[in-house]
Amino acid sequence: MPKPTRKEREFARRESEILDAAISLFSGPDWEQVTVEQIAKQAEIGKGTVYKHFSSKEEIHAKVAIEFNAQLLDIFKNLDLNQPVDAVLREMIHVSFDLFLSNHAQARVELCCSRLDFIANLSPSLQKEFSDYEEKFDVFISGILERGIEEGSIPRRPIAHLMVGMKATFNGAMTLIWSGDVIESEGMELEEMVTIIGDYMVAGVIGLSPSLSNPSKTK
Amino acid sequence: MPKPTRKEREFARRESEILDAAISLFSGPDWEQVTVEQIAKQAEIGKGTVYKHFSSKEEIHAKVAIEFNAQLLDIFKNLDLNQPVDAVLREMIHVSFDLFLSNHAQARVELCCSRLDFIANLSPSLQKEFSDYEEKFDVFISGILERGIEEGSIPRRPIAHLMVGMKATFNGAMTLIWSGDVIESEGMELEEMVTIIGDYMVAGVIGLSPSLSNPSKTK
DNA sequence: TATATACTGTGACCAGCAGTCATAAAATGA
DNA sequence: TCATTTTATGACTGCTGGTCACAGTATATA
Repeated sequence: MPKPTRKEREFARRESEILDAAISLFSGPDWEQVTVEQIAKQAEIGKGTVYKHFSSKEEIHAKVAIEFNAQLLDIFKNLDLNQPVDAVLREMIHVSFDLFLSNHAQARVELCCSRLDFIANLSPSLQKEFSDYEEKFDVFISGILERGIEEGSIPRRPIAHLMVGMKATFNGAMTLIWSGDVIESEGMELEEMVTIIGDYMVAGVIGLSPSLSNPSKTK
Repeated sequence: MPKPTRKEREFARRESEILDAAISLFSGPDWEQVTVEQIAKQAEIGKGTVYKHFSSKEEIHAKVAIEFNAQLLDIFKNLDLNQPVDAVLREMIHVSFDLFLSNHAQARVELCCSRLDFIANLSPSLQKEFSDYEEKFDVFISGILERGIEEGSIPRRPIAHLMVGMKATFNGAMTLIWSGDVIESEGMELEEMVTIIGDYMVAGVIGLSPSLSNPSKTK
């Protein structure tokens, strides 16, 4: 029953054309000030047409972010899980950095759109798309960590406790990289930075003592 | 020669009144959409007067951020450094979280303003204020880490390598907290979160092997 | 083919905000 | 008291996000 009429296909193509136009404009340093009219012009359509596809400028941002999440999840799914857990984590971190760095524009938008106050202003269906991806990433990483716990290479702690630090570090590191802080001022190479952060994250998770600083308040 | 005329004092007072008004408005969830007119009204002055003190809305943001940095640095200076290095780090992390959490509005603005693309659009003098604080924080933390290296509790690595992870984690963690991600969805208490992140950061730094994954590429 | 109907694209238009500036008001001082 | 400088102001400008009435086009019907 999903018979994609030619019209429907064209309509869908338009949509991705708009997104492509948007992404190409978001690549610049002032991506936050890109106007809807600029996007329309880049996509060679009228401004009003943009609003036939997206109810607001923020929805364009959101769609870009979601598309990026889809890419990242896809890459995760293709990871080789038949390795020691710490190697899997390192590889996961590595491919994430690779994607974030090679897809500058989308990744930056994604990071910006993952703020709750941004998501809260979206339509319920878009909100759901975000939380779905969030859920999927959580499930995926949880699986890895749980195996680590069973095998004894990861301390036995609530999964959320193990994950929160890694999430924080990864997002924070991307922000640092994009802000130009790291590369320019510290004279550190990107590749080097990625390795260091990877080591640090793995060390942080593995180094969490199972019950030292937080005796058993696992209420 | 710094003879603060009554006029000059009043002018300075005005400025801090504007900042106070701004901060009180920035406390809401939509702080990014607070208008200059709202700030002016809150400060009980005309909109034009605001521009006698700040050349743009972003400059207000910047000043709020800088004031916050001053507070944080001040707190750092009062830390008790006569403890084991890891305890100092933990305390530093703890007081940072405390300040960031108790001064919600300013901290959020600060984090937002530390992006390079934001700073790049400021006046040179403001840019300098930012980099000065950056420098001061770096010097302070470097001192602690260097002592740790000498004492053997911190692996001997370039200071920048040790610091970058902590910076990333801290900023990322604050973003996570503010985004509501942590508290609401994972059922984790704030205090708990702070402890976990602190443990993770210290473990991450200490757990970096001196020369394992990055043999001696310290070119 | 001719006409009716639905759908799509459009840019003129509106509302709201950042930032300016001519002018009013107040302070200073002679 | 009046002249001069300094300060405060909000009406105004320009720009941008978002709307909408209408034009143009495809599809359906007779």
